[in-house]
Amino acid sequence: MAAEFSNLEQIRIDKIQALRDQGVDPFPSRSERTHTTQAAIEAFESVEGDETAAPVVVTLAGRLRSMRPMGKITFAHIEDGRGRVQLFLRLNDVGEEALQFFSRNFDLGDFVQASGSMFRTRTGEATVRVEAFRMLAKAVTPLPAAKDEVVDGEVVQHATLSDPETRFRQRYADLAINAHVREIFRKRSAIISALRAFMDGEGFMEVETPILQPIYGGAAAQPFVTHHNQLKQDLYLRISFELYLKRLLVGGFEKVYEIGRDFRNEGVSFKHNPEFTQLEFYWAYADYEQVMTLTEQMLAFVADTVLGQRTFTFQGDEISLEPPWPRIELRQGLIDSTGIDIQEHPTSETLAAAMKALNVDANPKATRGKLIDALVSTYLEPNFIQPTFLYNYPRDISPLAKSISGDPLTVERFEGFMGGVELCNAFTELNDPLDQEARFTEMGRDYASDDDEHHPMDDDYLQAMRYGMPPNGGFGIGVDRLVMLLTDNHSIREVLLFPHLRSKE
RNA sequence: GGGCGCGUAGCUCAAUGGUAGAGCAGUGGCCUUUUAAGCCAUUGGUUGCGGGUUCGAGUCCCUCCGCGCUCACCA
Repeated sequence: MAAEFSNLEQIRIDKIQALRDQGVDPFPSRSERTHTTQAAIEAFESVEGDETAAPVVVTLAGRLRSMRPMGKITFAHIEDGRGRVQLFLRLNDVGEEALQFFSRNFDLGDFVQASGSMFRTRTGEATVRVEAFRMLAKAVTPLPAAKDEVVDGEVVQHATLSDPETRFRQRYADLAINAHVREIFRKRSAIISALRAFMDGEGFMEVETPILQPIYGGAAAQPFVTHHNQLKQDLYLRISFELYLKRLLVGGFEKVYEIGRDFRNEGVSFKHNPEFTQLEFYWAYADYEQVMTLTEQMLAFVADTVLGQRTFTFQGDEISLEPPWPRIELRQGLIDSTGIDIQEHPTSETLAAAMKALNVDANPKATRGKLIDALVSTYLEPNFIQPTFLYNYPRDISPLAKSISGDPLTVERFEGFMGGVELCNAFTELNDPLDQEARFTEMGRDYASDDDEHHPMDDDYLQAMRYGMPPNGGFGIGVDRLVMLLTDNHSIREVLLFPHLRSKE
């Protein structure tokens, strides 16, 4: 299908033809770049003032981001991956014909190459006195940017693409224009590298487990369903890595982790995307208290590596990742915040009544665990601005966690919170195959049969466990949420390169 | 899925129910150290799609599409 061009695009298409008519390839295959913009400025400044030094001759390549033609001279800026440099084209240097060629055929957004020696202008900006230039790639569509200027080395944008729909649908344009958006994703990459470096440094082995699974599990969420044609079999996109990673502990690996994508067929919101990135690890012979300590070390390491410090600002709050984090028992936390002692309410009926007395909406059909979770979400989670562990969770919402001995209602599980949102989830893993089977059955009873969130029975997982699984601690963290926190973004869409949007007709 | 809001030129935004506009970008000029350069002139619109009310709709009403905020949901 042929594209329909706007008149702005048609003008540039015409320029492409004009270049070809003059024997100029508007999309040549190679560039002769010798320096990045940053390297050129550094090379120039290192010899600046030394009268005996040879001129710093460079060939730069990048996108044209500003042009100021002034008759017989033209100023312009090109931008590359890490910076920008001013170009100075003067009739005396390049000749009248070339100067006119530049102003007639080159547009903002084009990729160009420019060669010359570095100097400093009267206004003090390190600049290339251009002797030769050429087109590297013509841009047909103008970048959706208004003008910007450089003040004290900082790019100031006076008006830029801000419509969120266009920014996300055409993320390439958003990135091309908005340097601060590029910075978010550099930081995201650095965070993931740091997580990996930390896990590797702790002796964990990175593994890859199936994304297409015949039985989904490890979390309570609706899956995406797909189909294998030749096998005539429905498959699910994984909703967590948990059950496969723990099978590996049965196999004899003692420390495993995976960083990858989970898929959940549920609501999209500022903190939910249908596919999102998780880090999970499983650690043989450890319990949830050791996992808490490792969590603190992990996040301190990431902060040290990525931010160079352990404090950062999130939505106006100064947050410190300095260990240790406060550890609050869930039961005590709720007593302090609501006066309700969940230990006095072993069933959902009396708990719901107690919540009604507090004027809290309590779904009468909810399980005890779900009611407690609602209390946590309302009374505790929003107040956990500084990193905080909440531990000892209700059993019925934790079918893969090990019970606390002597307390049939509670399991060894914790969640980590920060900035008022849940960040990670971990427990001492249930490794008793008989108990596990009972839990799966229990889930089927506690949740209505039409509840899509019940855990499907995974016989192969039980088989694995029957061979013997060492005691272990497991952990999962939402990487996107961590990136949101460390880059101070309220919306998950800001930290996903291509967030999910509904298709346009 | 519910509620509220939004959708106008390439971008950012105006326009009591009464001739669809501005700045920037673009185009044509002038200008040899500019920094959102400046000056002169100028092009550019199916006002998200479709329907309705009205003498007349960007504006009021309805369906649909998309986006945002929010609630529900998401252990």
